[in-house]
Amino acid sequence: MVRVGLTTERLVRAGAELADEVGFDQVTVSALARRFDVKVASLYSHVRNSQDLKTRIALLALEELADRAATALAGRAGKDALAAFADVYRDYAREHPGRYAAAQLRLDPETAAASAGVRHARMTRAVLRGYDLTEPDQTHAVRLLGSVFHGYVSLETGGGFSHSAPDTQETWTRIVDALDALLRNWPTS
Amino acid sequence: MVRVGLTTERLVRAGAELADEVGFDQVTVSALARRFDVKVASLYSHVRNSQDLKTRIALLALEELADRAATALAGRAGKDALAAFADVYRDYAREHPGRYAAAQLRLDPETAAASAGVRHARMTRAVLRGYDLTEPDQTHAVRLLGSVFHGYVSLETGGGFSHSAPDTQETWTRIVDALDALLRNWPTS
DNA sequence: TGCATTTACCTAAATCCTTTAGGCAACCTG
DNA sequence: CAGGTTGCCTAAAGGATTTAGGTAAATGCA
Repeated sequence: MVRVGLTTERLVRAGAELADEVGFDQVTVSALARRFDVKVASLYSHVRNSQDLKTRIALLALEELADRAATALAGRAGKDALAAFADVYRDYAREHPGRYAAAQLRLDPETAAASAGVRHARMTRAVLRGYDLTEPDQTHAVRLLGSVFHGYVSLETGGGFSHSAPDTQETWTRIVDALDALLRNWPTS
Repeated sequence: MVRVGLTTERLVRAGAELADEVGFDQVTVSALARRFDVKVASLYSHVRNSQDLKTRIALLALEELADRAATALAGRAGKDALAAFADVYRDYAREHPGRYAAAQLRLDPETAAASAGVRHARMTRAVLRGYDLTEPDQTHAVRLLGSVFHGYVSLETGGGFSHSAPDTQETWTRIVDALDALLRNWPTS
């Protein structure tokens, strides 16, 4: 019996790679076992079940996304920060479509509260420091930004914009411009 | 042997209901057979396979969404039309979460081109008739609207906004206001 | 160094979902 | 009512998930 050296950590990382290659919903305990050339049952010492594996991949993705956002925001403010933050979403989803899909997994409240999603939410607020918004408008704006970025990225990676001109890079730039204009000139009720 | 009266149509509708009750990814041929109290194999005369079933549910959802949008837009223009169109998304997703998830299923290009998604896209353009936008800005705006509505709705139904005040209805109204302001005052490059 | 414990991986088996093949009984048509 | 057609069946194979229980390797400790 040769030991491969399985750990939860390694399984989750390999699971994330698998997700990027074949899609998040194609990630199964069996596929992962095949990748390590190991029997399926062996994984169940490291991972509770299939759902647990997927949740861990989601948490990894949220971590990575938050890390990238933190890096992108360091030393930037205003529109610069907005654009950099937006690009983090888009680039991550393009480089790691499976992980990005994983990050959308619905987590139960406690898990979500303990995840890097919270950190990410704080950074969205940080982006808005460059604009003159007070509560509750700031919260509305946070939700708008989340909606636009997530919505755009998931439509684009889902092929929603693929058929038509003009190209998506141009649209992306213009959307960021538009959001900047909107935030500088937020309509009051 | 009592015949239940299965047809593709009935299966798809029941599948859509099932999706709303237990989630789109819990829709399986087995679960559907159970619901009709019929053996699994019997469904395969009406539906090619599991993927086919899901695709048909997605197409149904797209039809329904487009129908609602058409009704909502009739006799409305400008901000009125924008708000009504936005509400179609949100209401549909709330009333039929499983179907809404189905509508996000990635379709192959030909299927997508033949779907009601095309009709829906045309209606998004119709909403913009109330604003003074020419190509390519109109396309950018179409993509922005799609992103915001889809993004917001999927974050909200995914529980993304659930923890915090202010309430989501207020945010939704303010986002529609903000989009209206933005479209009336679209920044030119 | 030798033994005990823990850890990593195994076999085996139950359950469930998907899909195909082939068959019979119920319905529709003429 | 004889004919074909259709709706549902049984049977069976392949795969994924999960648990229980076992053995060999690594590790801790005397």
